[in-house]
Amino acid sequence: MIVRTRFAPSPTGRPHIGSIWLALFSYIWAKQNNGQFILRIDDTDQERLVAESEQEIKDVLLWFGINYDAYYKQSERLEIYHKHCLDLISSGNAYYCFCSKDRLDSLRAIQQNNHQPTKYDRYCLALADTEISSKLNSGVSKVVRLKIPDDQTTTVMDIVRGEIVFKNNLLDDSVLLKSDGYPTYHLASIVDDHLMEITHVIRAEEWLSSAPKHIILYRAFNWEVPKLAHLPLILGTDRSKLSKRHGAVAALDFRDLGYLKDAFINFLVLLGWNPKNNQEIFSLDQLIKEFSFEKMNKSGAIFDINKLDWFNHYYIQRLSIDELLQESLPFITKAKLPATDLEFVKRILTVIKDRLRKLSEFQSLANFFFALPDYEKELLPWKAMPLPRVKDRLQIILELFANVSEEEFTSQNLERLIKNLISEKSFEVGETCWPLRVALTGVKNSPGPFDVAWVLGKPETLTRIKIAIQKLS
RNA sequence: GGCCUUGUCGUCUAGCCUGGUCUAGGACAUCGCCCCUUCAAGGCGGUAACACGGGUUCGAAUCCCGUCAGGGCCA
Repeated sequence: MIVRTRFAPSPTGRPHIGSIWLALFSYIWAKQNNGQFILRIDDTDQERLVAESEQEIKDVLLWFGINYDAYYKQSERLEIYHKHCLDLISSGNAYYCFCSKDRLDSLRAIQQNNHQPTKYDRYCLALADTEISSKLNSGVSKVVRLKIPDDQTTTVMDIVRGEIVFKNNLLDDSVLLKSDGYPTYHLASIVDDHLMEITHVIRAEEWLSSAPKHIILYRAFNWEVPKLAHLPLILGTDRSKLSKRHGAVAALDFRDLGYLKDAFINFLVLLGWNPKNNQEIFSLDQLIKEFSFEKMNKSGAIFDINKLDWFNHYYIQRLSIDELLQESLPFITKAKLPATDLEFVKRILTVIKDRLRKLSEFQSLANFFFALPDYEKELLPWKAMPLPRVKDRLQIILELFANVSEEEFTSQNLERLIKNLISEKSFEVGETCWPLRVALTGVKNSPGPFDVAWVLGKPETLTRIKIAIQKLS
């Protein structure tokens, strides 16, 4: 039997980290078994529908390079759910319920007061057939409820958690079909998972408590129960389920912040899965080879952006300059920097690469290459160095650099030149290098002066030194 | 409140099944030092955890019981 997994997000907002994290494992498991991965849009909650949501779900998958073998949308399958719901009613596993919201509310209030479990009291289960058909004909608002069997217990077999036993008398007769004609998650996902031949349902732990109802549904239909894997939740720093109030949780935000997809995937997967050795760096392909549910953790992991940054820095360092350029281009465009000369940009990337943690940092790390900031002349001296001496040093360097040909204007050459100068004249290193660096960058922190000079090229380097000298005059 | 579930450094985790090799290993973060013209990067080193209480055992992070704490779902 071919393994089929599905990613079944509800398009109720921007797809977030926890959701895509689940998708990753579903995909990995399917691919490990040469199986199929299905995208299903679970859009049966019409009230919470967000229009752009579906496209963004696809965009995240696209970013990750995850292809899906089939695509479904639940709102286009309403008839299927209705038909199966009717089947359930005729087999006695489900029933119509016409109870008003008021009655349900007061029922709940009474139960709560008596410290009883709050669940539907099956009032409508006792309705006579004639009564049911007359209510049906009269068009009063109705739902369909699952009839939980009176068995003692229902056992959920979970791949990562083992056997979990639930007492049936504590289970509520959940609504299967809502009054607006849309199915609930319980009905729609069970019908679809069966019809789509899903072999492994990989979903979040929050569904664990409704798992027994799902098993009861499969049995009511006389269908085989797929393998269930309830994965732990991704947590915010306060250990509660990650949500919008924890800040940036939309998966695509991380793309836009300049995280590499490989770094992001690597980081994400290690939240909850671990190879049980010290290896931390994994490509998607390696993950597909090495993943196993036995190595899945049962407890929720806190999303720690520090570690993500570290992974991203690691992956950036391993990119060639050409690859880095390709990845950086969107961010350079967004920063509105006049980066028309790609060779120039590549030089910049060469010298700032090791301090790049996120691609979006290009802007703050590199803007002085494009335009010299207007800095105060007080920034030029090294420590308590007198201004005339600063000017003197820059003058000497200017003459020295002016004599270097354009093709010899490299970082190494310039460094050698300055180091020679320093030892010949017994200058202090700081008093020579710092003013040069400030003259070229105009900022407090930057790459070294020789790297910057090489990036800038001879004419611009000389120009900037002259500007500094002018400031000191 | 009921049901379910989880519990090793601040964080991600290894070890737990198959007790001793654990004075609990790795990584991120943090701190210190080195390098050094700045900031990074890099190198080296440090601080830091078995939730608690019983029990079983010669011996428990590992097995059993209880407690506590966190989380999820329903309300």
